[in-house]
Amino acid sequence: MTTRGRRDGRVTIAEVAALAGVSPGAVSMVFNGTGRISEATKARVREAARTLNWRPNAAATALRTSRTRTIGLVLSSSGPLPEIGAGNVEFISGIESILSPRRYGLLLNFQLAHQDETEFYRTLTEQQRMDGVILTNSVIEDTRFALLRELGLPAVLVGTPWREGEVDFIDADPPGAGIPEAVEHLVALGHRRIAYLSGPERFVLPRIRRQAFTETLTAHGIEPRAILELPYSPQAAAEATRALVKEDDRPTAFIYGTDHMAIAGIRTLQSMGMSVPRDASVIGHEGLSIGEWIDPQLTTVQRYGWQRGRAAAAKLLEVLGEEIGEDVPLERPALLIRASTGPAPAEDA
Amino acid sequence: MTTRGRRDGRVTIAEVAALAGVSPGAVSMVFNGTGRISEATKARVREAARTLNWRPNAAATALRTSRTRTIGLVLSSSGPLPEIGAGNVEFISGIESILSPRRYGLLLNFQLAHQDETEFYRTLTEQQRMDGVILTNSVIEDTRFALLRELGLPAVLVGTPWREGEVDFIDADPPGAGIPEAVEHLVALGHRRIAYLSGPERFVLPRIRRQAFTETLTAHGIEPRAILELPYSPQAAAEATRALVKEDDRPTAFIYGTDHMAIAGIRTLQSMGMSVPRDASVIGHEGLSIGEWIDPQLTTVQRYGWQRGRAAAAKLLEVLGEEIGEDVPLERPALLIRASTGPAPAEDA
DNA sequence: TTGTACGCGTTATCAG
DNA sequence: CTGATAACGCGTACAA
Repeated sequence: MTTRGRRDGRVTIAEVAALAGVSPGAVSMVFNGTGRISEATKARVREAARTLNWRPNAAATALRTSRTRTIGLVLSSSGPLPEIGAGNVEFISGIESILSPRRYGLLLNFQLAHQDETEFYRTLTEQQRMDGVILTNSVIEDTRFALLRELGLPAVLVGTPWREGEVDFIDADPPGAGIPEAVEHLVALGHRRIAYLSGPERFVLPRIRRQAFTETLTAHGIEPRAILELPYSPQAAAEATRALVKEDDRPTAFIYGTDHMAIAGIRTLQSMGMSVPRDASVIGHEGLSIGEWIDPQLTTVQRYGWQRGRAAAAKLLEVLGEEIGEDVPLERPALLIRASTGPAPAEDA
Repeated sequence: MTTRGRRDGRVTIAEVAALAGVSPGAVSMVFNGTGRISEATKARVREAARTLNWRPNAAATALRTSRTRTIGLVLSSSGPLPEIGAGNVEFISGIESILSPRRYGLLLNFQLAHQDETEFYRTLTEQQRMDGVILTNSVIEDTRFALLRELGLPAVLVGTPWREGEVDFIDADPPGAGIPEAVEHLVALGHRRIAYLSGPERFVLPRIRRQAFTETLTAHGIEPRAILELPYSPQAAAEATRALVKEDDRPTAFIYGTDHMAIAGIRTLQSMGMSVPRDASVIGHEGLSIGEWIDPQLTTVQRYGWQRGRAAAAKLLEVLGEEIGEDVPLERPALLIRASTGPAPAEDA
């Protein structure tokens, strides 16, 4: 209803200093815990600040210190519009759980498909709106790490870099964790025709998982029934599933790249007259809570999105020289066996 | 891997000016489209800026102009930890779709349950990290609007204010839209015992919807079978549903406050041996795409989260004096009839 | 503890 | 019409 003009009667450090009867510098020291100020003076300064409702102007502080107390989260969209995946909800909440108590802000940044990457990161850096960034969705031949190093913008990658040593990162240990367990689980249940439907292999993650999938299966002397690179969407998962089921030696088990894809897969199987897990088993990847509420409950690889967010934020703050003073564990992704997996159908035993 | 020190060889406007052979002021004018600068000079300045990879330092600009080109989104958590609802995913994406092309940033702010509200908003204001905020989750007797007006921080509420005239807002028109349609739909299907399970009535939204629910039902001479105030969680919805089903005259239809609650409701009904929609109908609220992929597909009130985000962001930018130059429509919430609703069970006809 | 220079663009005033 | 000059926004940090 009103737009804010300049200054607007906003209180400055000088007024606080005047009220407390000290210099502006002293007020600054009190608020930053620097310098040596007597307790009595500190008390007067705090009182004055409270009276005037003063807090340091973030822009002035940033300008002077080159520190914004803001970190950026870079989310990449596959299309021209910003989009957040369902799995990012817990992730972002986790990040905030670390930042918020330390009075750091989180700035969202979408790298859209059509945008020039170099330009994008240069702008992030030069504008100096953030002290560092959390990167997601690493791709093969990712050039961002070298670029950010050159630009001097601290970064932490969530996930596996395509090549080590270029960037700080946090990740599952080992990167493909969860997939071998999923495969073992299915094999133990008697499955031999297992399909793997995941995201585009220009991303590092689907590729690593696919390798883990293949290796584990091969160790059992089993060939992958199918390996499909799909967009991360329920639609794509549904279509691919449908196509697979129509083939002669249809898979008896399906592993998907995300929970939403898996849910769409279940639905597709059911709509084709199959029962899950009686006629086919399904495993997702993420561990979203919604998986508990579908029928059958989704067996999935729990990725601990909340913990991942916390670990990423903590790592970045560490890189920025901040003391965390708290253990921020990231559990190994684990297979969460619910009800969408079961023995392979009899005719396949 | 390296923390950023001060200045760090960062380019300043002065260097660009020097390279272009003009004054810093001229560079500023070129970049802001102010002042009168010849085309030739403009070209030289741009070229120099490109060569040096210079972009205006956001802190310096903010300090000088009191404009940060950042807006804040305030999300409130019911607990001590930050949490984002699934419905916010599309909402945030929508906000970004407006901000991002206009080079505005989005800063996330979580108002946690234990935090002092006044302190929280005072800090937002005084730190001057953002030009305005988008507020969500309005409550009865909401004191935030008056506070923000007093503080001079522009705000736009998403949803219905508990009292008009205190704050700019965007909302469904009318606020309860979708609920009457849902009720009509159920009544037409022969349902007479309809339960309404929504969020806490300290929030304005569940209350408005409950009123719409009751009124529409009453117009048909029907009493609400049950009206329950629950936390916005699948667990709470599941428990409440279970309890209702165990009662003598169990409801034949259930309307939930969110899609996730409705999905949990469906699951609960099914786990109790009931078939949806044969034995009971279920309606959600939000319109999440996941609703298409459960069995039965969820009938729900489509809230157009994406559009809501866009409308909120556009409204706030307008308040801030920005030209939008684009129509940002917000459709009326509509009942999206899928498969979780059907005729009332025979014994109730 | 204080004085003061400084970080970096913006804008009002002034000159050509 | 084109552009330079210089004050200014506000907190921080170093020398005094």
